[in-house]
Amino acid sequence: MSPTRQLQNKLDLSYLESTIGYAIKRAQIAVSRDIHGAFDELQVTAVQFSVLSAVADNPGASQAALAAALGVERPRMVPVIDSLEARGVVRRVVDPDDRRSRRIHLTSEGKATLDQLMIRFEEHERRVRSFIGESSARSLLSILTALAELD
Amino acid sequence: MSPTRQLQNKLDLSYLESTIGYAIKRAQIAVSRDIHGAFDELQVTAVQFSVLSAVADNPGASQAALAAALGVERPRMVPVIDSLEARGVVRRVVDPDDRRSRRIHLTSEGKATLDQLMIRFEEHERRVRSFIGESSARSLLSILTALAELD
DNA sequence: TATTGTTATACTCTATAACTATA
DNA sequence: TATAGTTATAGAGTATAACAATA
Repeated sequence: MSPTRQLQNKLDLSYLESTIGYAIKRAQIAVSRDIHGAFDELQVTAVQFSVLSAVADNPGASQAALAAALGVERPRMVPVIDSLEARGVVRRVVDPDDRRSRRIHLTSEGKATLDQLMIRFEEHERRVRSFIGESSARSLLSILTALAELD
Repeated sequence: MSPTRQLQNKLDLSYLESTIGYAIKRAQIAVSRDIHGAFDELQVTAVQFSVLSAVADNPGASQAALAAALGVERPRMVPVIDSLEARGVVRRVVDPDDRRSRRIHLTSEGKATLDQLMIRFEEHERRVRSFIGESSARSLLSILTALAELD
């Protein structure tokens, strides 16, 4: 193979690999794949899990508050809650003080489902942390949290 | 407001925020938004930039090799190269030794475009690195690169 | 048989605009 | 008028299957 013409399969990506943007995208895909693997037996997506977890910690949160907190658009919340409600894990409750608003609550089945999901998710989290080492994991979380505030 | 019912807008997401999965997703969105902002004047997406950069470093790489290296599906590569070719920044050249294969080359206009993009991208990279600090940036890149290898 | 580029399909996500019902 | 939930739509990304040309 010639050194100037690229005839081989393996490409030189050393420039892209030296950038934060490429590295974070690649790592995010790997982590996301691991989460999917942890949840797919229970047929739950990462977004559904984040809603269940947020509702568990904030019972009665409105759809708008959940959307704003989780960083998804309000319209996107509708089918997500629809599927969770169809599955019987959350309930929409019309707020008597503001009948435009639906407050979201976990059902007892939802609590049981979340317990199962938490077991899988904690396994995933331990897998990630032991893969990179606990000290790196703590650094990573701290730097990522700062980076998320980039304007 | 009651302490048990969630009537306010700001939710407690302390659990999700303590996880690598949530933090990396949030940070990736912030970085991606910054890259988009850097490129949108030139009407180029992050994927288009990654292809141009990979072709610059690997002239004559095939579509299949680019797809494999950049971690996108082969069919996804077709419209990406289509738009870059329609724009006149890359050329598809049928390989005379294997006429199934199209080797991708930057045009001279493509080289000029990539030069402009590199200026913007380097500004973005400096912005990210100075936002978190150069020492954190080096740690971050190293940990993310390791994490991307998670099975 | 296997592979490259391609087409087609379906599903998800993202982003907007606009509607309804309420306030 | 403004907001919550919803509907609708369009664009982008992801994942597969399959086909034609070629190996």
